[in-house]
Amino acid sequence: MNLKELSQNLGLSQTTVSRALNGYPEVSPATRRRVEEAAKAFNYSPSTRAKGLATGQALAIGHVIPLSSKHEMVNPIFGDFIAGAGETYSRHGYEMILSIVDDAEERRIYEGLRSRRAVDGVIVHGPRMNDPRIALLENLGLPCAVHGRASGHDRPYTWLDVNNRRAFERATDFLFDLGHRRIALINGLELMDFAHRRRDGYTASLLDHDIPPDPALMRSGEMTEVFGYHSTRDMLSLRHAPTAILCSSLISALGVRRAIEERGLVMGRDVSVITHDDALSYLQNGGDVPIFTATRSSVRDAGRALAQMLLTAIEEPSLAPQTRLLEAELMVGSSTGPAPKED
Amino acid sequence: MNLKELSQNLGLSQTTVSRALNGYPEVSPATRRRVEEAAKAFNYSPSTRAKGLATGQALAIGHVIPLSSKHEMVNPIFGDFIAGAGETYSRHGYEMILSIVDDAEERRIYEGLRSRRAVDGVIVHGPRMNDPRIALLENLGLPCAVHGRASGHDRPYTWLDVNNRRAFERATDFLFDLGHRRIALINGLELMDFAHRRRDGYTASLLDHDIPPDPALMRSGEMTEVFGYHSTRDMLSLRHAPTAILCSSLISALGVRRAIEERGLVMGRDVSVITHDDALSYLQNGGDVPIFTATRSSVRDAGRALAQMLLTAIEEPSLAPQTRLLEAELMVGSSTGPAPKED
DNA sequence: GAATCACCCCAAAGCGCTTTGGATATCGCT
DNA sequence: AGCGATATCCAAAGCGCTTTGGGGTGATTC
Repeated sequence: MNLKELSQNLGLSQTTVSRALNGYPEVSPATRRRVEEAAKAFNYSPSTRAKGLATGQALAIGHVIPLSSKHEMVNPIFGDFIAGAGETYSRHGYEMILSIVDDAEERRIYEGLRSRRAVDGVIVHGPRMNDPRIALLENLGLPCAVHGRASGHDRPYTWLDVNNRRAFERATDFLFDLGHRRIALINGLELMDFAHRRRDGYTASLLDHDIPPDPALMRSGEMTEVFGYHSTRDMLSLRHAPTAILCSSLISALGVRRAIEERGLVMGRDVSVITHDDALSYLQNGGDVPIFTATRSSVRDAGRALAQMLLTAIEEPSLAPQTRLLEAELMVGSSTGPAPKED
Repeated sequence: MNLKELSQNLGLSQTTVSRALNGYPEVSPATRRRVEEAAKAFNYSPSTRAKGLATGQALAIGHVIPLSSKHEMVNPIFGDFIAGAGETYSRHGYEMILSIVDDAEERRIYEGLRSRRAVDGVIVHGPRMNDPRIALLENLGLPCAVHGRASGHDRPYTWLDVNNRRAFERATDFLFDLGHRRIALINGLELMDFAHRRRDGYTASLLDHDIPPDPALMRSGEMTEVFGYHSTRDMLSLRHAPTAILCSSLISALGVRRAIEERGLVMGRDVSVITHDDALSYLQNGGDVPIFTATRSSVRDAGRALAQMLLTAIEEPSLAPQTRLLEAELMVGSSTGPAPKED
C-alpha cells in the first residue's frame, strides 16, 4: 500500500492524505480521522526512503563501532549502550544503523555515511586521546555526539561522559581511608580517553596522600577476565604486594577475584578490590548486596541520554553543543575492608 | 555532490555516468575510467535512499533484538554476532539496521519494517520454542534467516545453528567416560530453543548410561555469573552433590568456578566443569591452554555465515532455503578430570 | 555508395513521498 | 447581492537515482 493507492481509496488527493497524516492544520478533523483510520486499516506507513528523499532527512542515526584489527574485541558495553539508545530512537521515529569497522577504514565509513546521506548524525564510540574523528565529522558537517570525551579536541562538541577521574579518585581515597597504602590499578588501554582519566584520578589521590605512583602496581590492557587474573597474580607475588586493587571493569574484576582466591587469600579481608561497574544487564554485580565495591554508572542510561542529546542537536542545530557529566556512585560491597596489619 | 552535478562536470548524461558506475556494458572503458576517477575525486557516492527508491531495494538488513521487559537483558553474544554479520554486509554494500524491541512489540516492528520498505530481509535472533516470528515473516513476505532454530515450525526456512544437542550429548558422554555419574546441568532459559536442545542432548546421554535425569541437578535461567554461582552453591550442598557440571555459558561458568572454589574444592579435581563457549572476543577461555573444557563454536563466524546465507536468499529468491548445522568442537581444558572416588 | 551493425551515449519517465502555489466552496458581513 | 476571508482540497514539481527506448556516429559489408 502506498500513498497513491491510499488516497485513491479514500477519494482524496495525495496532498491531503499526506497532510492529514503529518498533522498539518489545513485539513478538517473529520477528514483527518477518516484518513488515519484508513491508514491503520490498510496497514499503511510511508516509505522511509521516499520520505527521506523528499524531506532531505534520513531519519536514521549511525553508530560506528571501531574494531581494532589488532584486538578484534567488541566492547562488551556496546550491547547495553545500544539498547538504551535504541529506546530513544524508536520513540522519535528514527532508525539506528550500525557499522562495525576496522580502525583503518573509519574515515572512509564516515565519509560514506555522509555522501550517501544515510544518516542525520552519528554517535562516536570509544573516543581515544586526541581522537581525530570529532574534527573529521565537524568538517563533514555531520552532527555527532560522543560517548565519553576526547582530550585534545578544543572546539565544543556534544558529549556525555562519566566523571571517570573523580570516580577513581574517590575510590582511591576510599581505600586510603581504609588504611591501604599499596594500591594497584588495573586499567583499560590507556590510549582510550576514559582509561587515561581514570589513571589521572588514581594518581591524583596517591599524590594527595604523598604516595608516589609505582609503575609496578599499574597495568593497562584489554579488559578481559584473563587480563585481570594475570595482572593480579603477578602483582600479588611482588615483594611489596598491593593490599588493594582498583579495576576498570567488572569482567576483569572476576579475574582479579580468581587470582586472589587462588592464592588462598580472601577478597575484602586480605586484598580489597574496587571495580568500575557499567551496570551491564548480563553482568550484575551480585544480587541485593553487591559483591564488589564499585563505582557504578549505567551504560544503558547513558545510551538513552546521549541519543536524546544527539536528536536535539540535529533538530535544533543552532543550539550550542550540550554536554553532560555523570557522577558514578560508589557502592560499597563486600570486596573492600580495612587494610591488613603490616608484617 | 550528486549524480546531476557529477555528470555535468564530466559533460556526460546522468544515464551514462550511472551506467559507468554500475558496471553496465554499454559504456566504453575509457569513459568508465574517467567517470570512476571523477567520482573518487569528488567523493561521490550515490544516495542510498534515491537508489533504493529507484530500484525497489533497501540495501539494508534488519536485526531485531528481542528484549524481554521482564529480564531486560541484552544477550552478550549479540555484539560478536553483529560484528561478524556486519563484515559480510559491508562487503556486499548492505547496511545493517537495528531495532531493540520489547517482546510485545515485535510484531508491530516487523510489520513496520515491511511496510516502510526499510529492509530487504531480517535476521531473527534468539528463537524460542514454537517461535511465531518465522511464520509472521513468511506471511509478510520478508526474507529471513534464523540464528538457531525454532522447533515447531514445519515449513523450511533459512537457519544456521550449532548442533547443541550433539554438543551437550558429547560433553556428557565425555564426563561419563571420566567416571562421573552425578552430572548437573546449568542451562539457559528453556523456552529458548537452543537451551531445550542442550537439555535433550544431556538427558539422552544420561539415559544412554542408564542414569535417570534428576531434577535436583538441572537448573535453567538467565545465564549470568550470579546464576551460575547460586546454582552451583546450592547443588554442591546437596546430599548427593554432583561431581560434574555442564554449563551453558562461559559467563555462568565463571560463577560456577567461584562457587566451587569458595567451598575449598578444586575445579577439575573435585568437581569437573564443561561449559559452552561462544568464543566471544571479550571473554576468552584462558590463553593458550583453555581454562574450561568447553564445547566451542564461534558466534562471530556464525554471524558472518548467516548474513551471507540471507543475502543469497534475497538475491536468489527461487532457491530453496539454505540451512547449516555447525558442530561445536570439544576443547579439553583443565576444568575436567576423573571423577573423585566415591565416599 | 548505400545499407547494416556495433558502439556510445542521451532524454525522459518513474520510484513514493513532501510541498508550493493555486483552485473551489463556504461563510460572515455590509 | 456582492465581496473578501476562511476553510478544504488539489495538481504538479521536485528530491536523486535507475532504466527504458531511442538516436547518432563511424566502421564494415556487399
